Amino acid sequence: MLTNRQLLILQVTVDDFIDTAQPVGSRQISKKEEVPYSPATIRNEMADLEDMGYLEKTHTSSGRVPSEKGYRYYVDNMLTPQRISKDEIKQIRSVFEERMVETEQIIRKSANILSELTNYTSILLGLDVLKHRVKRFSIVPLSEDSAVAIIVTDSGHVENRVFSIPESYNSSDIERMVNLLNDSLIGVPLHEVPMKLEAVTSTLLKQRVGHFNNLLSSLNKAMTIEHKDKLYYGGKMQLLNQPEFNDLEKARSIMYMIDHVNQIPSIFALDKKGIQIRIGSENNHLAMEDCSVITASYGIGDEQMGSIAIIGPTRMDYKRVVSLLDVMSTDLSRELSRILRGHHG
Amino acid sequence: MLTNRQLLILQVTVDDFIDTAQPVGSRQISKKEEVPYSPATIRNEMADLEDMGYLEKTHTSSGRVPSEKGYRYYVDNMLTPQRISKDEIKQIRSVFEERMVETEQIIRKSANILSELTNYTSILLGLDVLKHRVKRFSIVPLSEDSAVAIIVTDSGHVENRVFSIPESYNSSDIERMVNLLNDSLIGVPLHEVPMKLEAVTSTLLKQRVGHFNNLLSSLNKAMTIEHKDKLYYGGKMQLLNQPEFNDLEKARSIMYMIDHVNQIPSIFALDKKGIQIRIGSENNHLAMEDCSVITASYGIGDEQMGSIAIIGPTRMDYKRVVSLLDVMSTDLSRELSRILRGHHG
DNA sequence: TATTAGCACTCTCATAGAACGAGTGCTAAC
DNA sequence: GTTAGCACTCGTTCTATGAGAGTGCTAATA
Repeated sequence: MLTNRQLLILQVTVDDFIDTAQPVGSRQISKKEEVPYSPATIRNEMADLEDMGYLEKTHTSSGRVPSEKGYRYYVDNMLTPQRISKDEIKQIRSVFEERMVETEQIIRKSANILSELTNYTSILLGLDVLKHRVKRFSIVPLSEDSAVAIIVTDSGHVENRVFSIPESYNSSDIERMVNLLNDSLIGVPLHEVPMKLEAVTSTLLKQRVGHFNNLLSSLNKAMTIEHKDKLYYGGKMQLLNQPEFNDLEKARSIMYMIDHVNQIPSIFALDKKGIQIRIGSENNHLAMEDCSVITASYGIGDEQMGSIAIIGPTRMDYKRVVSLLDVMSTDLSRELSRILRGHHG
Repeated sequence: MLTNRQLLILQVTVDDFIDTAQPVGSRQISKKEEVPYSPATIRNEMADLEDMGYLEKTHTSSGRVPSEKGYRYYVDNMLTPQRISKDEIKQIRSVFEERMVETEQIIRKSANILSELTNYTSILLGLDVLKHRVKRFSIVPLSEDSAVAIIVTDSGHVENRVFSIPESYNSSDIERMVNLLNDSLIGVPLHEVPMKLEAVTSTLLKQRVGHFNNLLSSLNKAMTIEHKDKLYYGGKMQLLNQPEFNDLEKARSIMYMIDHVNQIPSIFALDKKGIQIRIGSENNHLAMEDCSVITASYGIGDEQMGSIAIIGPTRMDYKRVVSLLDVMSTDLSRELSRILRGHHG
């Protein structure tokens, strides 16, 4: 258990390091108003904090730097939410003022604003398209042997696939199949579409209507909707401005990682609601050892629709980012609800 | 005019520098089999080549490095096409073997293979969607006041836009408008769609059918199709492996540039056919001063459909890249013709 | 007893100089 | 016309040195 004085010193140390990116020494802390102790006292306390694992030294006679455990403690116990200035709130809200209808645009712009306000890289995981429901299904023939299948969802999203038409089908066959499928598919969430197609096929078989078999299976093959999450980046290069990534090798692996976040399942913690913070190695990824990720999710009511991630150095300004994410995710949820309720209604 | 010996020495110098990335000295050249002269002779010739502006020194007592003029001369006069190995041709052709139907996939995969084979960054400018022609136009209502307009082109590409429906229109109005527009729009290239919509509006006005006015103008506003070229990247990070970009500042500006190539009009020289090489400052872009870009275009017959760019250091392996691009663009043209002819037919 | 001043010690970083090596330019010999 | 020889230049690497920042410990102090 930490004494009050240790708490104070830990907090001041972390704050200072977040601010300056330099190891902080006892003298420096002692100069602060809120700390009425001499450097010597502080040295003793810092030594204790180091023994307990909250602080680290980069070398024998450097100042101290927060350890992961230190950051974790700081984040868990010392995060007083920061006031977001009126101007900044205004900037966030500006996304919604134009009353854009396309959710994609809104999300894209949100990503940019977030990275501008934080100076870190932001990644927004778009609306989970797979949860949207089929509003209309149609097929447009392109040639003798190919056609494009189009699904419009209730959110206005359009999914389309080219597939090949087996011989022996003509356009009236296709038309009949579209009618058939439209009846069965409307209202079905995208991720259930392949299942539903299977179901239709087997029903037809039971009814001894084998006619559409080949056509359906070709369509089905094309229709499998892979879970390709749409990611929207803001300030991809921002991280390179952080002093901790001045090393070329590190910079490279960071950039590579950012371009492949979708392959790191742990980044977007979709399982939990609210704001989450993962510090350094908690990300379970080598290239992210010096990064922290703060995620928040947005959605309508209990239904989660997507999430926001801010990636910065472990030394990131947690207070500020958490507060900003709070505002942004709330606003985003509200606005998207407004738009989608419209469509659903 | 260069003597034969100067020609030889220039060529060997450029080749060697391309290979090693180190300034090349007279002794080093003299050691090569094809050069039967002593270092002293070579020194004299190199001094002359430097006077003429083909070579440069990085400092007084370094070896020589090709100047831009040197590269230009090399590229214009000494580019003996290089034989591409069977394995590599096989690798290029592998893109087409799976008989993929979606052109987008083909292009995406081509970009990756090119960057693998060259170790440079490749960017493919996709089929110019705007030239495709409307095959089918339809509108799917989403809610009381919004709908999504969908255009399917003859190539299987699907373009879609959400737009808002002014009050006082009901679904049968929309249906009628779709029928009306389908007649006028089919066969029209995408970039002429907005024009065509205007035309329809004014025709209707002349016929004193003002009924659809508002609806049409709302649709038209949404339908403006910006010329957003689709770019497909291969090996974005490859350039960072080149020793000339070991400097963080340079690396950063290169990466930034690559992410914003679409804002550099000169990169894709769509005006000319065949293979083009732009060296260093010929790119007219500060961040590209140390880069060369080799572009090739592909298309059906005389109609250009897109182009390929390879971005590497000025010290790039021109011979190899040119030969690879030659193979790739030919194959790509042929394959895309095959697919699109199918659709058009 | 808790705090603080003092001091020796450690480690990094920046700077300067020396040794080294690669390469040139010039001159004189072949 | 070509080449060997040699003085010279410049960048790189290594080492030494000193300044500066910060620590840990001990002894003095409130």
